[in-house]
Amino acid sequence: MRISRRSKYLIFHFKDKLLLVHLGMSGKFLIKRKKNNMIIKTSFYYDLNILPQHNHIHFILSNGCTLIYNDVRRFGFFLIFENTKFNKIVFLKKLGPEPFSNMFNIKYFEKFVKTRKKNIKNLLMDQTFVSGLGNIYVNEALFLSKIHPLTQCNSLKNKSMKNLISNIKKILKISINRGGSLIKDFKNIHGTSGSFQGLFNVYGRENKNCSRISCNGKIKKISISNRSSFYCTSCQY
DNA sequence: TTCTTTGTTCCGGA
DNA sequence: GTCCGGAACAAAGA
Repeated sequence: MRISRRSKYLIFHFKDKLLLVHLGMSGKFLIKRKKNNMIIKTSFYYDLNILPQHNHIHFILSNGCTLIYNDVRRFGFFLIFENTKFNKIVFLKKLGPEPFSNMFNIKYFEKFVKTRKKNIKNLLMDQTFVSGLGNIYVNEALFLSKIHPLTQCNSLKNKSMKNLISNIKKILKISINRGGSLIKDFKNIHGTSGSFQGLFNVYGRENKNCSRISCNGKIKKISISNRSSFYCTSCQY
């Protein structure tokens, strides 16, 4: 059995089925190991604030281990497909390119944007345009690129688009290298919270000073399509 | 009690 | 028909 990833989905490849898992905002997998029939109380599972009342699914594995799905908010979901042909699953086909792929380039951006009037914030959140970006990373990428979140996407200059593409890749790389972002109950595979959190330039910084040196602006919070958006009133336009 | 958090889906309006 | 944005939904904690 092989496990892969596409966008924000984990894919378990079984012999004649595919299992798609989305962890939502707080879903996590835990492993309980057994040795000589004794449960090994690894620090990972037992010492962290992972509450057993949020264990929802137990997978008993053939090697005696138990794989537990734990999710405080229960926004995660599981989908089973009888078809193992990856490219026949409509659900996956409609996802846009991965942000790190070569397909996600300036040509693609320009072509997609040409006939659309969305604001740039919603465009980046749209998983059919680029798949894998969430609210935090979109906020941060727009800040780095000095783009106001409500800018109409087809009004962006070529240079801005290029800059934005590069900043999206940059912000994701930084975060992944540091073990994920995170808010509140997120835990990475080591059971820790990830340290990208302390690196936010705009997200969650309402009314604070702009973190850009040489900018005296303040961070403002607005709601765009029911999602919090933070931007600097001075350097994002 | 109300608000917030997430990605996705649905629906009305343009 | 297509595009857009807002509302709704899931659950729980503050």
